[in-house]
Amino acid sequence: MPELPEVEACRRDLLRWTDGRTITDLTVEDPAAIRYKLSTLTTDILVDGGDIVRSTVIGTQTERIDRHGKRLAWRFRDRPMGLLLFLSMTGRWVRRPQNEPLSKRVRLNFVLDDGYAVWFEDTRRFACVTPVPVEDLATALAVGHGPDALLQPVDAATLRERLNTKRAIKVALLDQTVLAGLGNIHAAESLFRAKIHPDTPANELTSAQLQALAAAIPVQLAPFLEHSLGDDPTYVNLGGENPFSIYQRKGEPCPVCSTPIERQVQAGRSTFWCPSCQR
DNA sequence: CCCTCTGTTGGATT
DNA sequence: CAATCCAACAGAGG
Repeated sequence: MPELPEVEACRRDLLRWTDGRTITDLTVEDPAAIRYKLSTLTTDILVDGGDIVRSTVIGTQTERIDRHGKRLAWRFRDRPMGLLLFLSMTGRWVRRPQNEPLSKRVRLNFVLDDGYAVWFEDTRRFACVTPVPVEDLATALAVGHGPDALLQPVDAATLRERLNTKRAIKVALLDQTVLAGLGNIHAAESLFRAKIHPDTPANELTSAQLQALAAAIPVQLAPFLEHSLGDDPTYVNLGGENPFSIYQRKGEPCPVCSTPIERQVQAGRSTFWCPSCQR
């Protein structure tokens, strides 16, 4: 599901569900969910990954969970290995009573000592879990990534340095090496807030535009951090009205100026924008 | 029922 | 660089 806010919600959920609990068992329902590096490629499936993950988590407790961009690093008390988590499009973590039959989307089933289990579910099977030695975990968490969009907010000058490319700004914002955490929705919504046309070459943004964008990103993300304290990742944007200003609103009036919202495809992904507000 | 299109991700290829 | 395809699956629409 994730962009940065959903991954942060996942982090908090996992902490809350496992804090002080011992993991008594782990069943691997889909060995392909365990990869030797965070990747959507099935060629990265880790042989014997199930054994490694089981020995990493069974009999211990959560020590800490860190996030960088859309990745999580899960550490366990007195264990030499930790787990990197990547949700891709459809990965999600939920809490269920132990006696509840597994859904067909369950890839990993963490059994706790409180009568509950934590399931790693993933329909499309692009998500994965990667065991990593704890001494390498912090590096692996952020490798190939720019600053976290929320934990290390960038100013206009930093943005200018990192956006030194002719690529369209919308496409550049999806590049995690530029800035970590934005995805297709919040990249477009941030540009709408900053009144920047998604086709603008990134290195042609004016200082005023860079400043507006740097300010818009945290403002865009922050409200979506709120989530319920239940057993499901009930994110702000699940179940109900479309909470976005422009996303999936082609043809609808812009909330600011009533001009119909447009849609185009950039780098294989939908971009929505207001042709009047964003120039 | 079938077919096509779409998709909150990221990597490889052309 | 940029566009395209790919991984594997579900849901919507024609």
